[in-house]
Amino acid sequence: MPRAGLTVATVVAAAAHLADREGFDAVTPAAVARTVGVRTPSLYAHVDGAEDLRVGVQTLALEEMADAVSAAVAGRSGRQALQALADAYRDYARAHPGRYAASRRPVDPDRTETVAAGRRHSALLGAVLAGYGLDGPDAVHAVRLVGSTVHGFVTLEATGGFDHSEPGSDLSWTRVVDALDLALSGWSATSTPRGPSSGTP
Amino acid sequence: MPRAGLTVATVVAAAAHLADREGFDAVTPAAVARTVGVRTPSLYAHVDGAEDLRVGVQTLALEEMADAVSAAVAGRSGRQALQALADAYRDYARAHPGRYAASRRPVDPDRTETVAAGRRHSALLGAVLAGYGLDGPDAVHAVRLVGSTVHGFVTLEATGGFDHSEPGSDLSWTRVVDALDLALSGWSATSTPRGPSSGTP
DNA sequence: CTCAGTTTCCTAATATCATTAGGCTATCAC
DNA sequence: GTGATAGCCTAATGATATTAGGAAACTGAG
Repeated sequence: MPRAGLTVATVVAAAAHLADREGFDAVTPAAVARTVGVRTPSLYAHVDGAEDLRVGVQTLALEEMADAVSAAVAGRSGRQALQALADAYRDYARAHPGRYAASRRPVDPDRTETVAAGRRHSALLGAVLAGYGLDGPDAVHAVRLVGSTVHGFVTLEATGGFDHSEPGSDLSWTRVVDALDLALSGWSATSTPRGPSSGTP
Repeated sequence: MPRAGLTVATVVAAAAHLADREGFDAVTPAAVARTVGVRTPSLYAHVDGAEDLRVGVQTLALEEMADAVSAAVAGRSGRQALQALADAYRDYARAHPGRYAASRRPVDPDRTETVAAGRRHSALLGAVLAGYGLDGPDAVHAVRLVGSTVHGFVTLEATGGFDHSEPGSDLSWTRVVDALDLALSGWSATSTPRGPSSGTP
């Protein structure tokens, strides 16, 4: 009997495709085994079980997204960088809805690979915000604002939260990024309110 | 053998408690049956199956949240109303993480009850935004911005996205609501850019 | 080329779940 | 009381996750 020639990467890739095609909840050992043409128990030579399979897809998605975002923001700064970053996330979610859903799960702190991939995202966002002159605690708040808004919008859009009503979500998206740009531009003004004559004590 | 005296409401309430205690994924017919002291097939007299059970929790959560938000924004307007609305969502998510997770699922358009509960939220948010002088397409964009940001933040916070690093998320939360208030206050300025002399054509 | 070792894949077995079918009985309308 | 209804049960089916153990395909040393 010829071997299927599976590897961890093959299996996780198959799981990722399945997630995009039928939803992340469809990623089960049985379903993945079917798509790669193997009996369910055979998967356990490559993956540790259902949870491990899902974490694999999550990690793959986080790494692919980090790559995409990294390429998108390269050579840009300020508003251009923000737009590129936000678009990269949105584009990825639309191209790979199942993987994107996987990336939104809580990160298991014991999975160093997943944690590392997650950190890449914070770092990328932090770098973009540095272009707005933000650092220190302000930067942390700003990272949370942008992360919440971008992922909140993308998730809502992906799960059909904006039913095909007018106006289209493309328009809303530019308005949302506009609003973020505005908030970031005026950030220090709102954080350290000081009158015209009262400098830092 | 005495009867357990279950009703649809009892079963869904038990499922909701279970969701908050062990996570929404733990809401299964078998697990709920255990908590109410009944054999699994007996649940099918009250609910239609696993999916129906989950939709029940989702609908309950949407209704409870709409009640909470409605009470919170009553008698307030503008920034006060926005803060009250956002806090109501955040407080609910922290008090009932499993139910909140349930509320974030895509709404099945065939479930009229769930759809109706969902509409209450849009309506509440729309009413708050009316206090900022927003209506028409602008209001739709603004609803999407606020919805994305609030739910994005609350979800990230609930799923441990902001690991216990400094500064605390409470601080970030006020900054986020600040940013939203700012964006909404200046909304029409960014949407309909017109010079001092150029009126609507 | 041969052969031992490792790895991949298999079948078999166990436990849990969701779901349906059919029977018994508590409870309620009369 | 007496039916009728509805709530609960056991039994049965089919699917899943997971473990155990065996056989065959690759690998590399001699």
